[in-house]
Amino acid sequence: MPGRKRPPRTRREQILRSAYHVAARRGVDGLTIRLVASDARLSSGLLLFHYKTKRQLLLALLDWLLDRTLVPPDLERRGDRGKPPLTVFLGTLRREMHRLSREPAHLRLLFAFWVLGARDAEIGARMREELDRYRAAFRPIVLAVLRAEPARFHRTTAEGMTTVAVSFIKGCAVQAMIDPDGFGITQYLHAAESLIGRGLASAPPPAGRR
Amino acid sequence: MPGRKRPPRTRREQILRSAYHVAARRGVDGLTIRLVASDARLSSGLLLFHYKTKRQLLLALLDWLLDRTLVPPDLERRGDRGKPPLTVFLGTLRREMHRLSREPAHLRLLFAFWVLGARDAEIGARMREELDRYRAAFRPIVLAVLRAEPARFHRTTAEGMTTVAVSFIKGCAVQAMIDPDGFGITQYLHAAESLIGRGLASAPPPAGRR
DNA sequence: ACCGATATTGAACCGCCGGTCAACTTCGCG
DNA sequence: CGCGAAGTTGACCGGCGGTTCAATATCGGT
Repeated sequence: MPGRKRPPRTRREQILRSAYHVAARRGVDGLTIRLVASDARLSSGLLLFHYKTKRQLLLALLDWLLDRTLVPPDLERRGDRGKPPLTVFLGTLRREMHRLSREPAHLRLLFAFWVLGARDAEIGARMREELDRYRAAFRPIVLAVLRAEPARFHRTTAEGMTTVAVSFIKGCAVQAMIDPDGFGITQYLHAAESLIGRGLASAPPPAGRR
Repeated sequence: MPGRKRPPRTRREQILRSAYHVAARRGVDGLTIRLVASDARLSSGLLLFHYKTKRQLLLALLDWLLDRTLVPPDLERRGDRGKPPLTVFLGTLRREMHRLSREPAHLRLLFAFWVLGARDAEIGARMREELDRYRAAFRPIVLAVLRAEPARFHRTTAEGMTTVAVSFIKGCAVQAMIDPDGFGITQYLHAAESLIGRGLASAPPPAGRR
């Protein structure tokens, strides 16, 4: 059975998928070299041949996960042309919350890494880096919002506003993660938008999604 | 040295303090019977005499922590009498965000438990229970806000609004936890309040706090 | 003064986990 | 065909962590 069967690219991807699988079921702490190996149907030795150490496997898994969750929002959508900036802004927030709340498993794992990142410098740095990238993606639309109503956003900085935006998204994500069943995102969004300026208060949810 | 020296009440408190100490430094996963015992200067055996199992110790630590972080806000403050409900509401949010963002260590630990709770039914239940209590404390003020502006909050439910309120708080807390240094709560609050209806937009931060 | 309940110790047990390694297999290439 | 590089295995090691336990010490009550 042993020998050069598959190119390393494939193997590593296979291992990562299994790593995700195991981590999703048993948590990051429950992730074990042996468990991942058996899930991927290979020996623990082989796993450590491809990822020299458990730590490296975890870091790779983190990257794998970040690529799939913190994708910067698309601000150039057709259909948003001509709409007021605040509307586009709120629509983007809405879309992001929908997207994230739909995959609670990814979110749970992301938060688990977050907790790790508090004590592991490398993980923490990697995480902050990617989060900054994500936050930065909101900058253009936030600037447009601020410029559109100078009086209202008199002394508000773009920094502060982007932070509020992603924090809001995160708050919603946390909520969805804690209580995936009893969480009505429609109610949630309606309440949020009635609290925020009258922007989208009565708009229907984006077509084709639930 | 052995023998009946201190009443069990004291011992258990001492152990919990040490457990918190260790968990704060090394994380919940890094918490070890032996570490806690040595921090409390007793043998591992004694620790397991007072808390039959590590799991029970963790549950006790969780309760200890919840008592200190998720204290329901005081809505009956002098000084809020006569103010419009939305003002009181936003003021409460502001105060809660301040309070939580001031103790990042507690927060980090709370989130760590959160992650555990995703896989451990008992921890999860305990957590949800306490969070519901916390959220319920916001109900009266939220109801007052909704009643005060029926047009604006036309189809908004109290459920949705309370959830948004605590999610908002949580989002802020997460932010403060991730990046305790680069997090300017003043900027943050200003941006948030300029986004939300003009309630407190230009009010100074509550006296006596930073 | 003694006894049983309670508190306390530290060694010991056992299972798991990360990581190493020598052996073996397969492949591409000359 | 043969050789070296890459892939693969499973046994093994050292260590740690939760838990058990027999032995001991101390206390309150009679």
